[in-house]
Amino acid sequence: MPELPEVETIARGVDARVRGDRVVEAWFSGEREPFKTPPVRQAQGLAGRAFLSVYRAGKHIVCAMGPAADERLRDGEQAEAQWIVHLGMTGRLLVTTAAAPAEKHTHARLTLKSGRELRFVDPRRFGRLEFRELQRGPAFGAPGAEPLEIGAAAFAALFRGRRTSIKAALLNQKLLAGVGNIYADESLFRAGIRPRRIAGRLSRAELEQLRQALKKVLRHAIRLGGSSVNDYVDAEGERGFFQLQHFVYQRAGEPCRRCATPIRRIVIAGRGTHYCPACQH
DNA sequence: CATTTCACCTGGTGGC
DNA sequence: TGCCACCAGGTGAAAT
Repeated sequence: MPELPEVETIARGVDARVRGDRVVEAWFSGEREPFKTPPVRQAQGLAGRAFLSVYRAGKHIVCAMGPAADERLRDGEQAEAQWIVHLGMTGRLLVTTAAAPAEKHTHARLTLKSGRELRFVDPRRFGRLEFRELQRGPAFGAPGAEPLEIGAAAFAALFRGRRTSIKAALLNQKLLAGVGNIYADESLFRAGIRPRRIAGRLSRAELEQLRQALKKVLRHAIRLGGSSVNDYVDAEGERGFFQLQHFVYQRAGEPCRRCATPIRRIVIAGRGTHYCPACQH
């Protein structure tokens, strides 16, 4: 479900609601998935800790957790641990009241001192939950570059010599972190590049067009609260509006918004891929 | 190493 | 209404 704009929206919403709050108790379902760290260790590690901040890294949501003992939080407190949430395709991270009935497929419930609850719900269980103690190991870092921060030269270097399609390369999280199927298709349309083009054969000018298009699309989508294609909602349960701005994604057969040519759907890297045969070359 | 394919899951949709 | 095939925004392991 969620790509960079949706994850960013959720992370901001959760941050606004839980920053400075403290975990009273953490409950995890007994299911084998979606735990990257055994649920017992997550529950023990989280108990008593305060949220220093919540932010996005690639498609991951990182909760920076403070010490468990101190009652008072100081500004600029160093994180001692991280709770890392990946939403997979159908994951949702919700802030509710403790009394709100838990919906089906709730895998984690963090009851907070304020009386709120932070819940992780994921029907397909493609999401992952991980807990890291920073004294015992490295902090989490997304593998690829942030598309909103990368410069022209570094962006071009990512694709140099690649023999795979530009669409597949955009989806590769080790290159760029946070781009998924929707925003790969939408940015390729806006850059006028066909998704099957070989990444390593794009000109420097085309790559720069793509970088700019990607930034524009991602920023615009963040402003609109992400794309609600199926069931995506933010931390408050609100839908996003960027789906109304899609030029190609899930518009197969419909007329291109620029030239009225029917949008085509093909499969690349096993993913539905949408483009305009007239506008993209 | 780079690239491709497939399995992992549940739920919604559209055809019959 | 019911049944079934098919599709879905992601990833990582296995195969090539």
